Amino acid sequence: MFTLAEENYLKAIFHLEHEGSGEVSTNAIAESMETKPSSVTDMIQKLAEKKLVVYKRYKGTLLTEKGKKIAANVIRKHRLWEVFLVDKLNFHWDEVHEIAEQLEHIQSEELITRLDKFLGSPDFDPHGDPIPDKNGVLKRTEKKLLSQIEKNQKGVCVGVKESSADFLQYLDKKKISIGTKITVLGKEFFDGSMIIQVGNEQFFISHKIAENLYVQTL
Amino acid sequence: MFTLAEENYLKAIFHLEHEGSGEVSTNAIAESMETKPSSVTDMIQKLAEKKLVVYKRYKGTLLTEKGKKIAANVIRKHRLWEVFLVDKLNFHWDEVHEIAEQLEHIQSEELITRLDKFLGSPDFDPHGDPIPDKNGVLKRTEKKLLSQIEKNQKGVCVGVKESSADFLQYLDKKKISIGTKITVLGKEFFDGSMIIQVGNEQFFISHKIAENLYVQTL
DNA sequence: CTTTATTTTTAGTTAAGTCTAAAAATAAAG
DNA sequence: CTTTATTTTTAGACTTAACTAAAAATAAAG
Ligand SMILES: [Mn+2]
Ligand SMILES: [Mn+2]
Ligand SMILES: [Mn+2]
Ligand SMILES: [Mn+2]
Repeated sequence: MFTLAEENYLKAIFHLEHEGSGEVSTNAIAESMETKPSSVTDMIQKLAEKKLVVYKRYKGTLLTEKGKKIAANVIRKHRLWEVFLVDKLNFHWDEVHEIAEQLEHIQSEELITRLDKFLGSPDFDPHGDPIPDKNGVLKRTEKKLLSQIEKNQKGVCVGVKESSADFLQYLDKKKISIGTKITVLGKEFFDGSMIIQVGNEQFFISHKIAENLYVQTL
Repeated sequence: MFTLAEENYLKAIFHLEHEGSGEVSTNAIAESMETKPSSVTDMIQKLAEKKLVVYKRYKGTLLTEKGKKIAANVIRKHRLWEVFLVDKLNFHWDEVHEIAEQLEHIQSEELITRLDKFLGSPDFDPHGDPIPDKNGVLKRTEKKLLSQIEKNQKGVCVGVKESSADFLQYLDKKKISIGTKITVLGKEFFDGSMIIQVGNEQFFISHKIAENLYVQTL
């Protein structure tokens, strides 16, 4: 129905809409897709003709309901495949993103219906990201960035914002994964760095780490 | 490493080489891929430059060792995915080909290694076709077309030559699947049609059916 | 052998998706 | 406000993989 390129653009715009607020800029799309702004303009104009986005020259882009649905479905497929790779093929959570990036474009309703069932209809992917349902609806969950947690508060890790292999491997080294309890022992105002407790270990983390870890406060 | 189009051409040439003997003609490739001969010539010249085929103008095309290996690997992936779809997702054998046609192009050595293990390193796909090993080696098996079996001989169905949904659904209707025992009760010289016994049922089949069913004589 | 038919290749287009370079619009600074 | 900087779009070019139409080579028929 839609080309690989179109699906990737819709997905990128979907993610950017959820991060910022309001129209998504051409440069933001270009950066997130590692492509040039001129290429983005071309594609957006094509998507606008197909009524998948609303586009106003020099102002930015927003997905239409139709565009949102398609994007959410690609994300649904991506995350279901990630669950498959981790749960069934025993991949580690830092190895699955690139492969899912390809698998998300396989076209077959029936395949996804059956895959979902096979996996036990999971609600979250291996990185703690929610899996949209058949209709593209994303369950919104109560989660905060670890960086927003106050001193002496406790939280359980429910996801990661970044899911680069580097970051995930850092978390492994520190024995942090989905479900891990984290206590904030200290917080430095100057640079946002923290001292946290994980299990019996206490250690220092930078602001960059803290703002890429999602937790639910206890 | 190679584009989707390149992989599909290599696969088609691989299959055609195994059917006929000697060079594969441009028209044969075009027909099997539902494309135009001029497009085939273009692509073959590109594959020849990449040393994946040996091509002589007006004479035909043969895969090089490198080309064979790549083709066999695509076929390996295709057939492993078909096993996955049938064994794990409970698809029926007439529903999996189109989906595997997409999945065969997913690029990840590790994925296939793990998928193979997950499936128990199967030797055959749901249509009875052998799955090439990691090095592209195809286990050759003793099999004949049902049409080559003589009157009063018995065989067990080990595969299908065609695997179109229409043909597979016909076989279902007649209760024929991989492992089914078939006895040839009669054979008409004029049109190659047969009377066969399957289970307790005896019925007529045309030559077209008989020449698309592989059996091992008992 | 020649003529005719078939197969295959070449030449010239096209569409998707990308890029660079230049122009136009908007935003920021003075 | 005007000038400068940034963002965005347009124009033109390129690559891949298709196509049509025409030419060239090979095979088949007479
Ligand atoms: Mn993608
Ligand atoms: Mn994920
Ligand atoms: Mn294919
Ligand atoms: Mn098969």
